[in-house]
Amino acid sequence: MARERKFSTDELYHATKQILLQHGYERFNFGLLAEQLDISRGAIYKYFDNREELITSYMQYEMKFFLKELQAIENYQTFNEKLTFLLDAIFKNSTIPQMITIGRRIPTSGNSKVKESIVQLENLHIDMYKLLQSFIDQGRKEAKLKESIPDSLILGMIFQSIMIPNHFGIPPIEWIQSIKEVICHGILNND
Amino acid sequence: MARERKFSTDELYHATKQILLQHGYERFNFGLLAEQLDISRGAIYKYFDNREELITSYMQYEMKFFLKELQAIENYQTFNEKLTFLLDAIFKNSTIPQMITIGRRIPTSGNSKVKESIVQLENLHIDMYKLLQSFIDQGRKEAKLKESIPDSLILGMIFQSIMIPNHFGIPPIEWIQSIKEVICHGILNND
DNA sequence: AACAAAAGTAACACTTATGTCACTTTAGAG
DNA sequence: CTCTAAAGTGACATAAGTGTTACTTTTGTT
Repeated sequence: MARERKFSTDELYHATKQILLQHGYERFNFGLLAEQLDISRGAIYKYFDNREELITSYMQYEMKFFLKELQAIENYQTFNEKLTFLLDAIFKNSTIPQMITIGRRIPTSGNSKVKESIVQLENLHIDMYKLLQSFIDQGRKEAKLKESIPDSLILGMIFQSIMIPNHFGIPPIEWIQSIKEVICHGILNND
Repeated sequence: MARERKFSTDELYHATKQILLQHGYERFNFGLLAEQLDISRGAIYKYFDNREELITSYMQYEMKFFLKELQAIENYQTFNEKLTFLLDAIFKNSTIPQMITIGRRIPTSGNSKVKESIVQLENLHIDMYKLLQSFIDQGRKEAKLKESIPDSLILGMIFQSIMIPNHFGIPPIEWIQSIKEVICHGILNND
């Protein structure tokens, strides 16, 4: 009953991601996106009213995907196994922390549709936090984690460490292994 | 021999910083800056040809100030004292890591004046790196630092940890103390 | 007082992005 | 084959930022 679409939502989200990573949030615009997808700018407005709505929708999509992957943390029993899994998962999705930082820059617009979308995105963040909170709780229960370190710092360390620029191109396996070591036991020798 | 200036370069840099922190690099514009300083937009062009030139100049200014403060690291003898000093210094200037990240987003423009300014800024980064390198070298010499952890990760950890958002408003003294603990000895108990 | 020179202004032309709308294209239902 | 509705287009008015320039204001010097 209708004409065939020239681009799927997945393709649109993929292009959105590329542009966000290359140009950053503020320089993202529908012209760039249309060009990337080889369609007219107007076509995008058939699906999204504006930039904020598109980007928050995309972030929800990305976040849901990541959350689904994170769920698998429950397949692991011990705290140590879970920690290793978590770091690997974040590394595999290393754009996620970047996206979260970009997400923080979206202005809480007057548009109510966008507001709604931001609320939903925040809910996904909370879901993620809950998932990770139970991981932390386990670490506390098993007395693996130092009591003095706040939960938010533990999670912050894990998420933020992924964004440390690897200027000297250390091989990823080495790099992530070192990050794991620092997060678990610090940079100092203990003798 | 000339009319009195309505704004000093320091005031201009201060306003620049505020706007960069509030609105981010991409939304920084001369209109906003002029409004903040209660002058006309055109006046700024008497001193800076464009946004990139102003921002790179400002970053040089900020970086020089920070470097000067960092020099004091040489007043401390032991590696541990130096580490404490370094973390405190970065915390006191917690906008510096943010500014460095913003700096990375400045497009390597065609304008040769801007290129020159970016080169100078990079040189300041190198100066900072050298200063910190000798600190790392001392840690290695004293066998304080784990051999397996790359230099760039140690510095990256220190710089990046400052940018972990303190969502739950943990008191700064506690927060920084915890960061120190994690960087030095990790999040895990060692028993 | 007349001037030179720097500081500041305001208007202009230009560029880039936005959101809308009347229009065309296309594929399936009847 | 024809009609319909969704998909897509291109032009338009609007908005915001850029960089330039002719102009005015101010101040110290002669």
